[in-house]
Amino acid sequence: MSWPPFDSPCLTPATESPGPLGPCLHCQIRHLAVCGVLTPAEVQAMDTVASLQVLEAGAVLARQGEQRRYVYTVVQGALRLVRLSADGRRQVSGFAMPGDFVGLSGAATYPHDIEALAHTELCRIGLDAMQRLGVQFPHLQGKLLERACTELDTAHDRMMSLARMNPTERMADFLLRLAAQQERAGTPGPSISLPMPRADIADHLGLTVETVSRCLTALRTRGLIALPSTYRIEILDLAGLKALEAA
Amino acid sequence: MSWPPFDSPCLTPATESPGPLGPCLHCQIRHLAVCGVLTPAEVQAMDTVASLQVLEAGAVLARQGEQRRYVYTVVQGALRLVRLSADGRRQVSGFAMPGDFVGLSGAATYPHDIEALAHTELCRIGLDAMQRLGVQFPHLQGKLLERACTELDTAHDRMMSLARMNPTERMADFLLRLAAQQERAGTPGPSISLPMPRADIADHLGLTVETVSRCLTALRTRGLIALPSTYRIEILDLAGLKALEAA
DNA sequence: CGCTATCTTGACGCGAGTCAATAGTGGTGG
DNA sequence: CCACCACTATTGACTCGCGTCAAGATAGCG
Repeated sequence: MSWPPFDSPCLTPATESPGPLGPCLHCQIRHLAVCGVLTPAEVQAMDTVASLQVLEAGAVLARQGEQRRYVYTVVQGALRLVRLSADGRRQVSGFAMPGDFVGLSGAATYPHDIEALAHTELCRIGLDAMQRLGVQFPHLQGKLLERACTELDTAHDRMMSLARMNPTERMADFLLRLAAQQERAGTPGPSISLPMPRADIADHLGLTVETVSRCLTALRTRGLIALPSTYRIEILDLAGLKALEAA
Repeated sequence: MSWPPFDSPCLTPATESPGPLGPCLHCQIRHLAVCGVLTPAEVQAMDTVASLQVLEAGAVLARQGEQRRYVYTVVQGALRLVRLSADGRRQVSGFAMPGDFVGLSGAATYPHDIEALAHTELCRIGLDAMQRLGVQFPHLQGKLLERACTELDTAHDRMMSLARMNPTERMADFLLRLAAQQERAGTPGPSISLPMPRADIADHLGLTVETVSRCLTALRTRGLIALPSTYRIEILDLAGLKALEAA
């Protein structure tokens, strides 16, 4: 469904707390997360079932095929969602950034490994508890549906990208997506961060590490981007990049 | 969310009516559709806002970029969902078969053209009406969420396929998916139907028509399938195909 | 300061796209 | 009913972009 965004009944952006995570009420990223639609009173209900989980870089949160017991909201840091086929081919389904909800799946088991790209803090909720919350707060379920629909849209974008764009175009698309995402999350700025290694970008875009590297240097040579460091990128010619992506 | 399937409160499979579509209560494919979760009484509410729409083969239901006013459930026939990029590259996002819900999107405009592959009958509901129904019947919204989650899962499967599998593997995957789908829909049988032309298969799998043709003949030569007619395929070696797809 | 993992760059080959010709199929009208 | 025509599918020959393999350059870390 279209599900034009529900108005968040809680308009205070939850920035009053200094700490990274108190109880949910003071959560720094609630406005980015699905729980943003809950009233302060409703947030309390969520508080009783949510718990904070901290991961170090490289830590594995879940393995493909394991029983799904929890869903997560990323509070800080970043995750990668990785599929491995029987013969070892690797596909990075996506990256989860602060505010992202991890667990929109219809399967009983995890469809991918979930790994931390850096020090990461998560809000964890039992799957059953989350389902009960969905029944209790229909507008929360509505928000989840809205998220799922948005993710479906971007999934279709990515299919177009994987099926019909060449490596350079895919890189441009990826970088612009990342930039837009960091802008939304309140981290604008000329230079954007690439929290993942080249291999993850490659497996996300259906390329090889070598090709990713070559594409980045190509974009740099053409003056579209700068690479101040390995994990940081600067967009010099936004219009030029967009022209590539749209193709 | 996982959303293990809600139990349909309406267990009568709605096969009592002879006609292809009376009012919703007698709908032949209700058990396949999202409205399968509604009680007979609730179905009446849906009846008042739903209307039957018939398309001839090749008819265009909607164009990419148009305002989204309706959502649809396919009753009979088949649709294709097509994206065209600015420079004419084509991607078939998916095919909608009987029971499928068309309209799980977060965008205000259609993200793709919607075209009939054959004579097709649809159940049409206004977007606003559908949203009201979702609020009125939370279990309907739950079912939509479940659908969206399942579609997300298959979208991720398809990304893996597009990014990491070779043409033959993609064909095998596609054929198996189609076979499974027709089995679910109650059309089993050794021979399955390909309601779409080769060009659509190609644009669905990120290939060219020529490559699709070559892959099909390759699979036939290897004794995995037979091609009794252009729009019909028979799976001769299920295990062999699965071995390819899993790779 | 050196070790290791990651990233970059280069040389080469292959698989899928492109272009082109042939075969099949369905639909229409004589 | 058959002949013709347009469209789609198949097959073949060739090209080229991206993957593969291999060698250096960087960078992060102890």
